[in-house]
Amino acid sequence: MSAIRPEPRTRRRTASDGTGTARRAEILAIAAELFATRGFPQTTVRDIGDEAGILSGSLYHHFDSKEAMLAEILRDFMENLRARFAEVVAQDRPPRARLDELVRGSFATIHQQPHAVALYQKESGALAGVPEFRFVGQISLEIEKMWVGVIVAGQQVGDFRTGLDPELTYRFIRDAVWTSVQWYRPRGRLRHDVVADQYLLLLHSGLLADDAGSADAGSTSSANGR
Amino acid sequence: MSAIRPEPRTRRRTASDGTGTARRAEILAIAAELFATRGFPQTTVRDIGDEAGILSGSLYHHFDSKEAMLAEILRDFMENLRARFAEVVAQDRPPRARLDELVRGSFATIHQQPHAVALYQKESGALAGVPEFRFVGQISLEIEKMWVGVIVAGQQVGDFRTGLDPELTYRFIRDAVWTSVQWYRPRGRLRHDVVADQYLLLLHSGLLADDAGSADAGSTSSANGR
DNA sequence: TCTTCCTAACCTAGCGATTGCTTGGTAGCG
DNA sequence: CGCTACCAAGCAATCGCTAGGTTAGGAAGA
Repeated sequence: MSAIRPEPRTRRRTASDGTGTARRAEILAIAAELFATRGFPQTTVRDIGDEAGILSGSLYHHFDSKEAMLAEILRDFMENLRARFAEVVAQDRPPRARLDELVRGSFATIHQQPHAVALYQKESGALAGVPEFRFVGQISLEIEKMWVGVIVAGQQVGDFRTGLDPELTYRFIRDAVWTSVQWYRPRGRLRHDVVADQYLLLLHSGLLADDAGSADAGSTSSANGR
Repeated sequence: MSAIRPEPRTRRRTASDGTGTARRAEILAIAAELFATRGFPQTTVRDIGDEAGILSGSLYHHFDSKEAMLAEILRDFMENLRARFAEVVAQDRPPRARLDELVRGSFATIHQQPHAVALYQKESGALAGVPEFRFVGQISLEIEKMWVGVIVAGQQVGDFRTGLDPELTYRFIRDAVWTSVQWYRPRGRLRHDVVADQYLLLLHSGLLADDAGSADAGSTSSANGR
């Protein structure tokens, strides 16, 4: 079973410098797509093998387990994302510009790696308590802190509206932006930067018309009727 | 003649008027919670049985299959939701007020039946092509039409900003609002109507401060500073 | 009131299929 | 000759589900 493991990982990693890396990455990409579309538990190792053109048992020459494949996919994705965001928040620009960049970077990521994003959304919840996947929650928290930091800074500078809870505002933006991976199609009619533009317009200025020509235009009258 | 089974379903349904209904509903609620938290495929009939205090095989006295349990949960939820929204959009109020009501109704639903909402979000994608679950996509589409209708009406009346794609706006709101079920806790510090207030403020007027010493100042004054 | 009988609700036991994974081999290339 | 990448075959566990039996309680008939 899983008794003692004398570092097989090191040997496998060093051995995968040749063409092995290419094949390995290829299989991993196939697995990522299957995991993302069907879900991790619903994807069998036989599915992955079929798609890769090999038998399911042969997968275990490249990977320790099905779970290890998931971990590798998620780790690559999340560390990449963290680095991307860290670069943005470190910029010497006003918070408003940095938040825009975070949003645009998110849509670009959704465009570039939709499978990894969908996979994260589908499985991160179930992976919350699993020790091998602690990095998921950990990096998520780091990213949240970056975003919330920008939002708070924006409120202090006067860029952003006060009276909004920063954490709640973060969740609002995060959920609206990242859930778009569920319907966004990289080769569809809507380009990712167009979606970003529309979302940023809505996020910046809101849904209500600001011409305020008609009767109940102010922010006071009709909204809280009841 | 015991060879032919004369409509066992009808008999079962009619017979479940007594305490049977209570037990049935109880098991269904247990299943909904398990499906929502672990996911449908990851939940075994033995899990449900354990939680209900019976053996897994005994579940099949109440339900035809595990899938049938899911279908019943989702159908009850979605038809209820459709009715709720239909009532709102039929109101004789300005689009702006109706949209607010749709949003508040959504948060109220999340508060009242978080398991069903989470379940829908987790499984609706995988159920897209399954014949027995066609009603899921169908009702989803009907609901989408209601929301988009209100948004378009709001743009025509002048309530809502033009230059926003209605479908895209709908998805933005929908994803931001409904994904909150992932982190909202019915007994947590944030009440659902408080979240609704914050989200509506953000949705109405946007994130940018409207005092705006600099450029664009849309609606009028102040008033909401902490 | 007593007896009979029916039925909803559950149990016992297990079947066939599918799951992730293992073991021992082999083809082919440098 | 050695090593990478695969195949062939199958094992133990788990899955949804089934068939037939048991029990308790209430309605019905005398």
